[in-house]
Amino acid sequence: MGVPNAAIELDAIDQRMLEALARNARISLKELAEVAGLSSPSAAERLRRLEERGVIAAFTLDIAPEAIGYFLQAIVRIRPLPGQLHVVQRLIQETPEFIECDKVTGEDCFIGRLVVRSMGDLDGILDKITERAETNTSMIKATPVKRRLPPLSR
Amino acid sequence: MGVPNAAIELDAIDQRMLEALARNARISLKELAEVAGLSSPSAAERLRRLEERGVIAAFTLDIAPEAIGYFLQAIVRIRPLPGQLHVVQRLIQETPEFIECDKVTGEDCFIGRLVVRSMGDLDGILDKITERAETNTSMIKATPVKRRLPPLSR
DNA sequence: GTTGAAAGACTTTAATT
DNA sequence: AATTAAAGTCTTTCAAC
Repeated sequence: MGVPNAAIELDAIDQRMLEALARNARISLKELAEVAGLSSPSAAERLRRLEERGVIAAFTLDIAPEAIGYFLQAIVRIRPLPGQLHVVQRLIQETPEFIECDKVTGEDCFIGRLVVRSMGDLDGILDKITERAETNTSMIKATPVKRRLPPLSR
Repeated sequence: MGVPNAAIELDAIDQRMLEALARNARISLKELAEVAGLSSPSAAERLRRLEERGVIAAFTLDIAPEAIGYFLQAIVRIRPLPGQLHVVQRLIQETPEFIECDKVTGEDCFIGRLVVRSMGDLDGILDKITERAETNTSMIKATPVKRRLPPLSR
């Protein structure tokens, strides 16, 4: 079921390939092979195995939210009222401005990230949630660490 | 200075292309053209312009942290002690287990996400931060919303 | 698990609408 | 902005180590 219950070891070549793909997932196999110090067929085979072993979850796209009008981002902590957990979870999932949400231990139950075009839009979204949960909202002012890979070796 | 201060409009073709790339950033131009209902050269030109206009920030890689031994993820809220803001920010940036960190309004100053192999590792990382900040840690139990694109049309 | 060589597939250019 | 056709480049297969 999914990922085996033991850490996969990545050698130096795997690490270089993953770092190159994290910088640009659309780089050609030829470039990837150069980075890795391998021939193209070997690089293709390595890549196939990294996917097969479940190390690579996805090749994906980062868009710039502000380029398409989402000038504000917020992190919202959400503590559903008794009996409202599932309804709140569904509400979050069905609100497309939530671009990420985790279920966590502790006082808060959910911690979500959302993008909005205006404070008015944020207010509208939070009003709906506040009917069924306590919320605590922090506006994002800066991002000192942009999404990055975890350490690939111990 | 990066992105223009006005929202770029995305037509239906741009939207289909971005959705396809979010599902698989390594899809070929040929497939992308099929999704978009265009010829390959047109799809290539559209893609070039989406990058040029700053809508596409990056093509990137999602790895599965648990596949390489990071079985635990946490969200940590961090409130530096007076005078310690910059030191704390640097500490976070230099701790590679922090795979993401935002600077926010409100009581907390930073909200970070980190991956660890064990509770012992988490304890070691938090001990260092706790010398200079109050922290509040929530372990991630589930992820009801995996990173996804914001709405691409209004 | 890797390589080099060849066949096949994709991408890019350029002329055109 | 889009298309087709052709040239160029990359990817994949396969025999060999």
